[in-house]
Amino acid sequence: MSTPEELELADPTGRVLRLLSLLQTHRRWSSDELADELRVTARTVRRDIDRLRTLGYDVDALSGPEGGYRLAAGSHLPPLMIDNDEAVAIAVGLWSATATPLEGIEETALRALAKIEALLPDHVRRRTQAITTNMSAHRWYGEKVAINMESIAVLTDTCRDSEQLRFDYVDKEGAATRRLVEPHHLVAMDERWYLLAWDVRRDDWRTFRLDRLKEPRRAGARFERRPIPQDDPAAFVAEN
Amino acid sequence: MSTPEELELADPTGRVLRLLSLLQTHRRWSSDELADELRVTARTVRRDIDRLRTLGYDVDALSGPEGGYRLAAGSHLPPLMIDNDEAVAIAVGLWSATATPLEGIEETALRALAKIEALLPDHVRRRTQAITTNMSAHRWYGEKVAINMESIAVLTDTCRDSEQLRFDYVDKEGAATRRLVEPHHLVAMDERWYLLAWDVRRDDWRTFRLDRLKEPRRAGARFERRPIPQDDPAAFVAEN
DNA sequence: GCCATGCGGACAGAATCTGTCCGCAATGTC
DNA sequence: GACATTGCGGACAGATTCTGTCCGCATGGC
Repeated sequence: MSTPEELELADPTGRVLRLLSLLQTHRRWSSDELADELRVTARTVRRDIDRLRTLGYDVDALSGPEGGYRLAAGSHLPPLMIDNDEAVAIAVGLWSATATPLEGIEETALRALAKIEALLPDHVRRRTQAITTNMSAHRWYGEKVAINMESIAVLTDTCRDSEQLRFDYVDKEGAATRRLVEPHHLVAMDERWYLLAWDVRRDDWRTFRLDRLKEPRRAGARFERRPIPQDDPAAFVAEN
Repeated sequence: MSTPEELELADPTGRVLRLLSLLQTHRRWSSDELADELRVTARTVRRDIDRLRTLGYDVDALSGPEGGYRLAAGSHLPPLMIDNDEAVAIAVGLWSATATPLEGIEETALRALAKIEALLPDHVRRRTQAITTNMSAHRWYGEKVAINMESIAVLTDTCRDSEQLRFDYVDKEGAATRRLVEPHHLVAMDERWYLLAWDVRRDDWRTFRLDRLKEPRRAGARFERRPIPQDDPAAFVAEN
């Protein structure tokens, strides 16, 4: 947000924002240059860079002459070249995600959409905004069962890394059990979400409803992927 | 809510960025909601809002019930990071959009997702990729009815602009009619999509299934928006 | 009038921020 | 290999800020 005019803000908040926008130019800045620009010492610049990194921005640093700081590729957010159809897909996708049984998804999806919209050229943004303001996705099932997004992250990460997973599970009869599984795939079917996994103790495939699964955590051990029954996770889940 | 790991930022810098990101959704937030979200008191929220204003952001505030804060339209934002939860929402949203009854949505949504992924920092991209490669969205009712994305664009655009719309429609009995309507809202309900509109010739509200609607085109004339029956498009559509 | 909301002053203790000084590490040049 | 330039980060102390609390006021809808 440049704050081209004043350096009114002596506090870190404004300075870090300003630092971000300096880095945005994508040239290399030495800490001295930045220090000069921001009216603080180089030490403080290093601390601010550190703040940005803590906040998730990927700041490149190089030693030596010709060194300095730069936003890593991927952090510098060029305007997205998104065509009309893609804009529709994004708006529809994120909008209907709000009708998905994930805890806190409404706000989160809207926030994500807003951030993406900010990168779109005007005419495309008008398109996505037309969709989000004139469309509603309707949930036909009861209350939202809480599946927390962090859980999704753990589940998909362990699938990706072929890493065993532990969790507590409450089955149809209401019995609570502790499971150790080899997670293979997630399936979203209608309003329910399932995990398809090999149950280590039962030595067989099982499907688990995500809303009955508590506190998934990585178990550490790696496993060998097995061929999925029928070669089709969805089909297997459908038959239970 | 959100990622637990962001409790790391107790200092104003991160909090203000996060506040911006919350306000970016363009909904109204009361100071209590914000206070709750940011884990500080309402007084501090006021101070943070004040900081934003000092930094040049135009934050709207309204007193009274229904009051709260909102980012004024047109404030342009610095590139905000997409956090882990938002990454999950994006991946899940676009991925499950592929199970939506839109013609050509699969490739389009995946293309859009790829473009967005290209902008994400590595650790976040790993997250979205884990989701898309280890999850599938499945709709088991019927074949996909073709609704083309261009139609969605025309429909939402005319809703936005309060512009009359023409199309050919095939009703339940299979009778083909030509319609002239004032489009008000789109509703996605289960696997079907509907347009809620005022039918000019029949002088009453009607809902139209998008997959039975052919060649929608702008009719040119503007119209006055009418209050939507029951104040709730989804409810009206549900009763047909 | 009543309620929910925003606004902002005052204050004190806790937390932080900054500049300074230092030695180390990495990278490119001579 | 020496040297220069740049980034990294610990330690410290004093200055600054930040936060929560408490308060009364203003505004807008019912």
